[in-house]
Amino acid sequence: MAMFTIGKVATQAGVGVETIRFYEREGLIKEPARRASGYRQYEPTVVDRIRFIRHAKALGFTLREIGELLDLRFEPDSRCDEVFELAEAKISDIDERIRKLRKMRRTLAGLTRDCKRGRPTEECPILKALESHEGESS
Amino acid sequence: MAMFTIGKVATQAGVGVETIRFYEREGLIKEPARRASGYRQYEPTVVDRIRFIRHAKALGFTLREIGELLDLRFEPDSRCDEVFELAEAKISDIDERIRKLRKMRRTLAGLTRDCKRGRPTEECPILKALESHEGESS
DNA sequence: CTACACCCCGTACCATACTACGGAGTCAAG
DNA sequence: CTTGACTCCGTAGTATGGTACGGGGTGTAG
Repeated sequence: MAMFTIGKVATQAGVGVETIRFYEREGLIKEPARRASGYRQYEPTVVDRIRFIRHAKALGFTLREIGELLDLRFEPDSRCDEVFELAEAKISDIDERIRKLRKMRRTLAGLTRDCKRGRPTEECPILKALESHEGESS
Repeated sequence: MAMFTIGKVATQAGVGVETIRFYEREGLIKEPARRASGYRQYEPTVVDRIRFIRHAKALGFTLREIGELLDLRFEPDSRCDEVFELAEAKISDIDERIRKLRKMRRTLAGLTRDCKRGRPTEECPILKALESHEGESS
């Protein structure tokens, strides 16, 4: 089987060499075999593993969660259930973030509607709102 | 004028003492007068300033942006314009984040729809999708 | 006058996900 | 056999927004 150096893997997977070492330290990639010189020798499948990480990251999973997903992936008699739950939880998580952002957006949009440009800042409704107790919820 | 110690200000404003020192280091609060002992002596208005920071944070502004907002607030002949622009930019920013989250949500929801619980993970469509090149965009 | 709460300062630490650096050793092409 | 690209390692730095710690001085109520 053709083996890859860390640099080749990095290029193939579209990440930096340092990122791979980082993932290794974080336990997302298992420690590879080494040559006599100490150089890491990767099986080609590690490229897919890193791409998996990239895709999961794009879907909003944290590295910790991705670690769980990867564990699940090769655990012999595990079922889809846990993966499904992780995905559902992530959806709720995303929904929550969207809700928060929408609330911010509404407040902000309301403020800009009230704001007539060209006013001195002492009368700026945006600044005024920030000073008072509107939207009291962090 | 009644002066406050840092602890009083913290209580009034609803933040920790360390947070106030942090904001001072970051330039969001100007260095207060000191007693002979070195104790910080705050004017009561600083409480409003900190509340302003809290409100702006709740609207999604970063501390850097809040710094700009605060500068604008007391600049004598500045107009609403810059505040307005900052608010508009923040709205675009929020919209962008919402768009990204919605895209993630859609992809994830599609995957969970395909997923029948109870399957072995080797056949899990969620895991499969993560392995392949779907949603190729970080 | 003695507790005890409060304050001082600098620094380190938390989480997240990398990125950079420096000095040394290695590999492969020419 | 040289040269240049690549790799090794540990550590430190980036950005964000704080939080915690430790050893010391201060302020005030009883």
